[in-house]
Amino acid sequence: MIELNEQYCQVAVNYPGTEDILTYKTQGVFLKPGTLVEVPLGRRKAKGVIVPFNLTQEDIDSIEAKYKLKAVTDLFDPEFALGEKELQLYQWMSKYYHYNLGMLVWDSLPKILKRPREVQLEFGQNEDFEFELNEWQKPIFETINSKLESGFDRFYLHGVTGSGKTLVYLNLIKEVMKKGKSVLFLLPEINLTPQFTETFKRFLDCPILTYHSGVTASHKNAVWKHLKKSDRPVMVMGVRSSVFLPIENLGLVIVDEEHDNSFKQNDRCPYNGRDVAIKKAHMHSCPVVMGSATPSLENFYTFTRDKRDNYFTMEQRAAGGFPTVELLDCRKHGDKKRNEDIFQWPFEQKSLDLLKEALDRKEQVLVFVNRLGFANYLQCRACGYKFEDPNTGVPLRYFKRKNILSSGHSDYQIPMPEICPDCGNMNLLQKGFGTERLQEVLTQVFPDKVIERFDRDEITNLEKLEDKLDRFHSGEIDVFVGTQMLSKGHNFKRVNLVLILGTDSMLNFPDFRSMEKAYQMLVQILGRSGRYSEEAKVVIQTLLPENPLFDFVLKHSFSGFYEYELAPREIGMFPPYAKMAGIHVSSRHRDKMVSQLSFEVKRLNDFCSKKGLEVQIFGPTPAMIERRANLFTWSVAIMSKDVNSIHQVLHVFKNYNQLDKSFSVKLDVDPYSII
DNA sequence: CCGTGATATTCC
DNA sequence: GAATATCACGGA
Repeated sequence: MIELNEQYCQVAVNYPGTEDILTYKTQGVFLKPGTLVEVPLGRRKAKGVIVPFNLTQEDIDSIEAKYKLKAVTDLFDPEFALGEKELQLYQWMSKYYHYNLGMLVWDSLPKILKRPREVQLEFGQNEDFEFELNEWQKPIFETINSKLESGFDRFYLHGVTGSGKTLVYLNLIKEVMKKGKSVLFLLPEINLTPQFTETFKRFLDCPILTYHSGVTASHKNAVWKHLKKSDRPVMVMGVRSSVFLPIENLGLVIVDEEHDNSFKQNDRCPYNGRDVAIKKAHMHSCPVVMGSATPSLENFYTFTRDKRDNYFTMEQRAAGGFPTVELLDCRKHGDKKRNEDIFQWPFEQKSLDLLKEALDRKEQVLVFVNRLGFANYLQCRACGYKFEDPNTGVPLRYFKRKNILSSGHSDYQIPMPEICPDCGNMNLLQKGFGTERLQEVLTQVFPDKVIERFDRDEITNLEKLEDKLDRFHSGEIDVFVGTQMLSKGHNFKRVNLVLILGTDSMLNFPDFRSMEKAYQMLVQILGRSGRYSEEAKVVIQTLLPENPLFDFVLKHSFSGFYEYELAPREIGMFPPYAKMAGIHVSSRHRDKMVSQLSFEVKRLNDFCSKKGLEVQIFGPTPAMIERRANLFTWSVAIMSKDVNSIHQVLHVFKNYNQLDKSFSVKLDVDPYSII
């Protein structure tokens, strides 16, 4: 007797339909769940993955009444087939993020190459550690180590920059490896991978597999195949997409810089790599260790309230001290403009004096500003005309080296104009500043010093990153002018002065997370100064010196900011006190879309009151950049204390909304921002 | 009347 | 998402 699952199979197809699992005929053989297949879809072919079969004869009959069932046409290389745990993780994500399973799987798999190039995988040198665990690192290590084999559990290392989180990680990794198990180490972004690759290559005794957008497709294929074949322990190190790697015998997951928003994917399925990693550890019954000097408010809350025993603080640096932080109030200068002020704007005289002193001491200096380019926008002095990106309405930024204007939000760019296109006046006002301007001012003030930029414009790939850092470490470069890119993770030995400009815009940003982001950024920047010295300084130029955020930063208050910031979150019912999701709808027809979306909000509210769900629904409101080209986007925010209610609302919306089919819809569970 | 481009529809 | 069907208009 032939079983039903030998005649039919269920396939998660890589296409954006609402019905994500379709039924196909097999060629008379049972197809194991996780098998990658090609299936006919309409008049073309699509990729898919076999999911566990759960249909009865009646189900088949009713499907066959509607469709003429087609047969699976091809099977892919079984080396890439998904294991049971991999498939389960994808299925969980598909449900949690309300995202099509087939699309998710095929977005996450590497491009399967027919003829991948030969790749040499790296292997650790097994050197002895440089340092022993010190008196505060050791008990933390011992506590976590004693629970390494007790199944799933979560631990948090809240440690200031330079307190030795990496050393604790390394010791834990060694212990896990001794037991013959593998480790997954996640970082928020590719820029941080080189230093960890180097560390792991020196001290571990196993293959070191790196996985991020900077490695070739052949390398990704080789990593995948190695993991499928080998049963020896491996170290897997990479960015969020590494959570999809088929690691057998997983013994530990580490999520470093847990708070970083780069763990959140924005396009396609907007998943959070950190949260998926936790789920993965759960499925593999192994522990997760998260770490940061500036935890996310969610994790701070969870660990300090519910999991104190698993929350470890490291408030001292292993070497060096904390920098003294000074606020420079920029408001005073407005009235009495001197020539030097204009010449050296936007630097305060004091900043430049300190910079000069540091350079005289043969030290290096970092200068931060959170914007690219030379000027933030251009305006005609005569008629007030503002230069805008016609696609988005965003002001155009002036990039001096490229001599162009661009908003950075679309590919629109024009050469720097000589005259106002409206009135023909030649006097164009440049407002605001970015990295290019600061670099130019400093080059004029310190003509014999090497001032370079460290931003997205300059550092476009890993080679450029490593080259810049090498040249800085060797002393060839005196000053780095950089964006947040510079604040993340790098160690600078001879930096004892850091200047911060232009953070005020972050404090005024109208998002529930803006204070948290600003705090994290400032503290991360502080961490770059004085790693190996007792006499370090950080200067923040600001127009808002009385913002309470600065008190916590100035005092190096370890958890003061978090306790302070929890209050407004509780009042506003924001995370961590509530669960959130966003609905984003885009269409060419603004008015039609907005009115239909308003109607959907009404229907969702009706649904909630009928079901007795305590859910708050806000909107629709225009997205921060409402228009991109001729596409308008509006958003709806959903909040509730009850996770399940959020999922019910999303489910109802996804499957039963009456929006025009031409609108594109994106659901964002646990959004990083609601703007 | 057709050709063109924009828009809607369907996929097991 | 991609192939296909349908629509709507301007040109001669």
